[in-house]
Amino acid sequence: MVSCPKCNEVSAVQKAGIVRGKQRYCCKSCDFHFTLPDLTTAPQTKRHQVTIVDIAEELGISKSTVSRALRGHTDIHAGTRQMVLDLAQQLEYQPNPLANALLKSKTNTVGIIVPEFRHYFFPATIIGAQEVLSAAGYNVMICQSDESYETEVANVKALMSSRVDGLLVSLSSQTNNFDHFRAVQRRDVPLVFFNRVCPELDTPQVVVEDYAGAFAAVEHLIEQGYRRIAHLTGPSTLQVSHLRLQGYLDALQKHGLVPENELIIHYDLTPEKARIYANYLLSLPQPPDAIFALNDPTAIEIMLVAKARGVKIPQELGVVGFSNDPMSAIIEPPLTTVAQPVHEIGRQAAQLLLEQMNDAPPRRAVLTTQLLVRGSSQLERQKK
Amino acid sequence: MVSCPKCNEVSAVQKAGIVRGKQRYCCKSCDFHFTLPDLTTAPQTKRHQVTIVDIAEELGISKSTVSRALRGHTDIHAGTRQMVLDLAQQLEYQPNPLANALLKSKTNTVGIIVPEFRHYFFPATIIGAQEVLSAAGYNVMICQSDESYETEVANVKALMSSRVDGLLVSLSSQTNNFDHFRAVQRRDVPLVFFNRVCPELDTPQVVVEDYAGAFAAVEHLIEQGYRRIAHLTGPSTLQVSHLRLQGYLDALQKHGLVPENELIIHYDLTPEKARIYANYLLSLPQPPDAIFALNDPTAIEIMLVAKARGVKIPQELGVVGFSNDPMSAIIEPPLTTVAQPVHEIGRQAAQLLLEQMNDAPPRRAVLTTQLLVRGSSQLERQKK
DNA sequence: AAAACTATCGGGAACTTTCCCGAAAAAGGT
DNA sequence: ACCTTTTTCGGGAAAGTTCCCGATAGTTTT
Repeated sequence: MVSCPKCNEVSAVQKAGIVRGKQRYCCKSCDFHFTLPDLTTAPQTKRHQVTIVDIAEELGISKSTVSRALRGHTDIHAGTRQMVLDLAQQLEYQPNPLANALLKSKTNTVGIIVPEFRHYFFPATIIGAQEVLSAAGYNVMICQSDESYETEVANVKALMSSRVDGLLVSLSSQTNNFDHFRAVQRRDVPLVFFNRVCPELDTPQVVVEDYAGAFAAVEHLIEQGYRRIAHLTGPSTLQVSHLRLQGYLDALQKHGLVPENELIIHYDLTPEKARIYANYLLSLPQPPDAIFALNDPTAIEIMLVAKARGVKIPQELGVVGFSNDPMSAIIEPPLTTVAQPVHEIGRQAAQLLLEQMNDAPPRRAVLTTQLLVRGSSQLERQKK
Repeated sequence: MVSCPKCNEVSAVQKAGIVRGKQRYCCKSCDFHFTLPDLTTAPQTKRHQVTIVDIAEELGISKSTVSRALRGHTDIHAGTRQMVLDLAQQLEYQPNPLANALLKSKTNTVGIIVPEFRHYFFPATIIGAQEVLSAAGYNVMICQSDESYETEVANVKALMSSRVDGLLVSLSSQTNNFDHFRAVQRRDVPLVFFNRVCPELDTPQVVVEDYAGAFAAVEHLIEQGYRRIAHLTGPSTLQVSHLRLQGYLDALQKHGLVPENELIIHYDLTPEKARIYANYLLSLPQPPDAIFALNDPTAIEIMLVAKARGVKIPQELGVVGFSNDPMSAIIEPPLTTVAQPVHEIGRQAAQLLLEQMNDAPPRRAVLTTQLLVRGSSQLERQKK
C-alpha cells in the first residue's frame, strides 16, 4: 500500500523501523529508505520581513547589487541605485542589524553598569553618555549592580554575552576583585571607568578633582569656624573615598587640626547605615561641629538625623556634601556641596570609549569641581 | 614574466585591463583571466571567538552533535555530551546570541521609552521593569524621549530597527499622534504603555487610580479648610492630566465649590514653565489658597516659588503633589502627596509585556494610590 | 581592429547557530 | 540469521547581510 517514491515499486516496500515517531520504510528493489511526508503541517503564513533578496528578485538583479545600492557603494549604475532605493522605500525595507552584527561581530551596542539608579547622579551621567553614544550610532544597554559585587559580575557576564562593543562602568562599592574586568580586557572589549574607577586596571577613566574638591570643602568649613570636623565616607575600596579622605586630612593638617579616628567613618552607602552613623556621631561625648560627607545623599541623611535630634544646622552642625544633587538645593538649609559636572562625566566617558574603539591611546579625563557655599555651612554669616 | 596559473604558459599572457587598481591578465592559450594574488595583505591574526565548529573539529564530531550536547537535547550519547561539555568549559565557549537571534528572529531584548530621567519616578519604574525582565532572561534597552514627540518617534524607530522583542512605553507630553506605535503593532511587536498611556490604541497598559487619587487629594484640601484650590496639570494630551483633572473637578463639585478657569492650568511639565505659572497663580488678584499639582516635581517648584515670594505654606497656601517623590519628604514643610507604587508599576508593565509575548489576552492593570498627608496641607492642625 | 581599459554586475563564501531529516550502528526480537 | 527497532550522529539548509573576486559589455587607446 506504500509505494517507493523513487521507483514507484509497491510490493518491495517493507517497514524499516520508526524514526521520531514516524514509520520508516525501505524499498528492497532500489534500496531506498524513506518516510512518508507529513501532510498535517500547517502552511505557516509566517510574516516575512522584507530583505534585500526580496528587492533583488523583484528587480531581477542580484542581492550583491542591491546591497551596493543600499550601502551607497560607488561600483553601481546611478539608475540601478535609484531603482533599488525607490523599491526599498516603497517596501519599507529595514536592514536587519542582526545579520550585520553576526557578520562583522559588531553589535553597535555599548553596555553601561552603574551601582544604582535611585539618586540623581548616575542617571544624570547616563544621560550624558547616551547623548554622545547615540550620536555616534550606538545603542545603550544599562545595568545596575545595586552596589553588589555578585550582581556586577553577573552584569558584566550578561553584557559580554550580548556581545557589546564596549563597556562603561562605575564600580559597585563592594568590588575589590577585578577579574571580571580582566576577562573583558582579554576579549579586547574596550572598557572605560567613570566616577568609581578601578585602580588596578590600566584603562581610560573619567574622574573629577576629588582631592581638590574635598580639600576646598573642608577648608571652607574650617574658615567658617568649625573645628571638630567629621568625615562620613564610602568603603575604602573606592578610590573616591580614598581621595576625598586625603583632601579632608590635608585640609585639617594645613590648618593645624588633628584628625581623630572616631570622626572618620567608612560605610557602605546605604541610607540606613548613613542614619546609624550620623546618630553615632551626634551621640559622641564630644560630637563633631561639622560633617563632610562623601556625597549629597549621605549629607542629606545626616541633615535629616540632625533635624530629628533637634541639632541646629548650621549653628550647631555644619554639613557639606559632594555632587550638587538637586535635593541639596531643596533641603533647608540648602546644602553646601562640591559641584561636579555630572552630564559631562557621562559625555567624557562615552567619548573615551569611542576613542578606545578607534584604537586611540587611552586617556584619563579629570573634570573640575566647584564648591557651592550654601546655608548648611555658613556659620560666620549666621553669627553676625 | 607573468605565468598563467592554469596552464603555466608565459608567452601567451597579456594584460587585460585593471580591476580595482590591480593589473589583470589574460592567458591567450587557455583563455583564462586572472589577477596576481596580493602578497602584502597581513596574515590577520584576528582573534577568533571559539564556536561550536571549533569544538566539533577538536573532538572530530559534527557541529550538529555539539549543538545537541550544549542544548541538552535528548538525542545524544551521555558520554559524547560530557565530552563536549568538558571541552566547552575548558575553551570558555560562549554561545553567540547574534547567530541565534538571526536564526529565530528573536533578540531577547526589550526596549523601554520614558519621557525623562531627571526625576525619581521613571528611573524607579525602570528598576521594577528590569527586575522582572532580566529574571525572564531579557536584556533591556532604555531610551528617553525627552518629552519630545520627534525624539520619541526616533526612539521607536531605533528600537524597532534593533529588532527588540517588545516595547514598554510611557508617552512624551507632546505626543498626540500615534502612528509610530501603529507601525509597531503592524509588525506584531508586543507593546505595553505605563503611566502615560495611549488612549487610542488597544494595548495592555498599567495605570494607577489617577481619578481616585486626585479626588482624595482635593477632598483632603477642602476638608482642611482650603476653598480656592487651583490645579496645575500637564498637557491635555496626557490621560493622567485628564483623569486627575476630573478627580479635582468632581471633588470640588461634591463639596459645592465652583471650579474657575483661571485656576486650572495645563503646562508642558518643564521646571521653567512650572515656576512661571506658579508665579502667575500667586499674582492673581484673588490668588488660590491651595494648589493641587499633577506631580511632585511640579508641586515642589510651586513651593519654591511660594517660599521665594514669602507665601507661607501651609498657612497661606496648601500644596499637594502626586507620586511621593523622595524630595517631597525632604522639602519643608514636607509635601502632602498621593503615593503610587512606582516599582510595582514597572514590574506590572514588564509582566504584561511578558504575557503579550506569550500571546495571552491583553490586560489592563490598575494600581492603587494612597494619600500621604504631610505638612504642606495641614491647615487645621496649624490653626489649632 | 586588436589591445587595454572602465563601469557594472553576479556568484558565492562567510558569520554562527539550530533544526530537519536521513543514515549508520547497535540492540532487540523471532 | 534475518528483520525490526532504537540510539546516535552527520549533512545541509536556513537566517540576512557584506564583501571579495571574477566576469561581462561597452569604451577608449594604439
